[in-house]
Amino acid sequence: MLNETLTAAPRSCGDCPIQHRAVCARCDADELAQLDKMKYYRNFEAGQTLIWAGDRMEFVGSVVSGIATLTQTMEDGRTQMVGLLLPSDFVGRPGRGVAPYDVVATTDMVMCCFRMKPFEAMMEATPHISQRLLQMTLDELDAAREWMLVLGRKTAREKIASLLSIIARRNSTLHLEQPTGQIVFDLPLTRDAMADYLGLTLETVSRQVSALKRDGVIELEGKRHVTVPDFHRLLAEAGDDSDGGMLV
Amino acid sequence: MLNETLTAAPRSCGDCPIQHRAVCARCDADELAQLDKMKYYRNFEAGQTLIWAGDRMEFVGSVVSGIATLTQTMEDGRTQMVGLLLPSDFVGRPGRGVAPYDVVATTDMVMCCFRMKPFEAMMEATPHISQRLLQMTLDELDAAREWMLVLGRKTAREKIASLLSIIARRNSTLHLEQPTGQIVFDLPLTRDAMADYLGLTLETVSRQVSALKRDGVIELEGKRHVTVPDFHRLLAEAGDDSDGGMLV
DNA sequence: CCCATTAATTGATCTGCATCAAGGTTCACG
DNA sequence: CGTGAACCTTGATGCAGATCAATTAATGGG
Repeated sequence: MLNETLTAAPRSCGDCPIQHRAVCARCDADELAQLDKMKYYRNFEAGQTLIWAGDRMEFVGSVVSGIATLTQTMEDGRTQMVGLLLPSDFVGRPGRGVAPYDVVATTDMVMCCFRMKPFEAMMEATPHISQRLLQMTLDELDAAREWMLVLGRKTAREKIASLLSIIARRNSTLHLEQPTGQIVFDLPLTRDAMADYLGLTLETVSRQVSALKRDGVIELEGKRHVTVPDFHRLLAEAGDDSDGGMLV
Repeated sequence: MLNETLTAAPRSCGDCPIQHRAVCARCDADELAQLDKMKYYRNFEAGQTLIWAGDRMEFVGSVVSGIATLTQTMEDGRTQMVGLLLPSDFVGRPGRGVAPYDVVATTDMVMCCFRMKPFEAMMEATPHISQRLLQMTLDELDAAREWMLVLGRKTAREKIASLLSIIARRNSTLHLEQPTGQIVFDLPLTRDAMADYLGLTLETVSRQVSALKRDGVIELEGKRHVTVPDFHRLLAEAGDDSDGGMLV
């Protein structure tokens, strides 16, 4: 399956590739029209920082296409990724003035942005939006808790396998398939970003990726293109429950 | 300050110690009356498991008094705490049939439980509840992300200092004070639970607590009673920003 | 009051990952 | 085509924290 990434903003909400999964998913035509008045599209280039931690937040919004990361930094420079934002994910928090994390584009991106004030006002008035946002936030909280187990208790090899299976899973749910048997995808992250995600160094990431390749758990073509011949094997390497009970 | 824990259910919502912070915080008298019909109080003893991962969820609810933990377990027995539930925190997810984590009481507890079905129905109809729950969930997500930094990037000593400062902070916000200068509190967790929280072993926890005591960062009376002579020193040990910018 | 049980401390040793260091690949651009 | 920059891999070594093991408080029940 080819990666026909959307590089331009959709013409209207009806054309929007994330219309069924974004914050606006439960909105009716009327509500979409209201949102339309406070929204604007923005493009970002790979590597660009959308928002700096500590900055005043000017908008909230949805990732339409592309990928971004949420990262926390300590004074001495140590960093930890705390969120991976894929299409349909929501950025920003209504009612918060200052961004707590850096948001960085790892690929070219399109965002659907809403001006803060009117969006907040609409949230008060329109249950559909806060209800949908609640669902999405609860899902994110689940993901964060899964991630905490990975960070706190898994070995480097298990961490890598976990990350790969998460990406594989997200990719296939995006394409509405069950992840079984052989899976193929492109890594959206550099080794360095993977290390940031998993609380490792990039050297360890590189070594463990090589080890998984050597052991036949994955196949690599170039540095980014991954083939997983047996998804259950990968899950087992991740230390996850053998019968891959889908949570999402 | 003494720990006058509530050991019995409040007589009515007006007496409820968490009325201003719980899911129901924004509800008016009418809505409280509605909630009253679907709620019941339950007591749990220290050590008791409220909910087993994989079990059918029968209720959602609020912690009225006492403390519980949310824990994830791997097949081989490794465990990671993924949530620490204090008074006013919400347990369970509307619309979810099966519990994803173990919920265990670490002290005697009182919970204000709502039957699932009617609560879900009310959430659909009453924006106040889902709006409040959204706020609370966003706060929890922030806490989870802070926690991810701790798990992924901090040293054992920093982890312990971080946990102590989190508890100190929560304790003092509960008593509506600014955490400054000297702070005194009781640890609500065993060394083992602390290890589970921080992704360490209990031996390492014990050693690092002793080290912080030896270095005068904390004073101990017994195993649980902690005095922090200088809160900023503790924050510095935690690797946190020196000017303790309050997020909560 | 004593004994059993659970929680915590402390020590000795081992190991997984970090750290330091040196190439190797890929790709854009002059 | 050659050069630099970004990214990745691999090797050698060191150390923080895990593991294994023994001892010492606390706690509660008969």
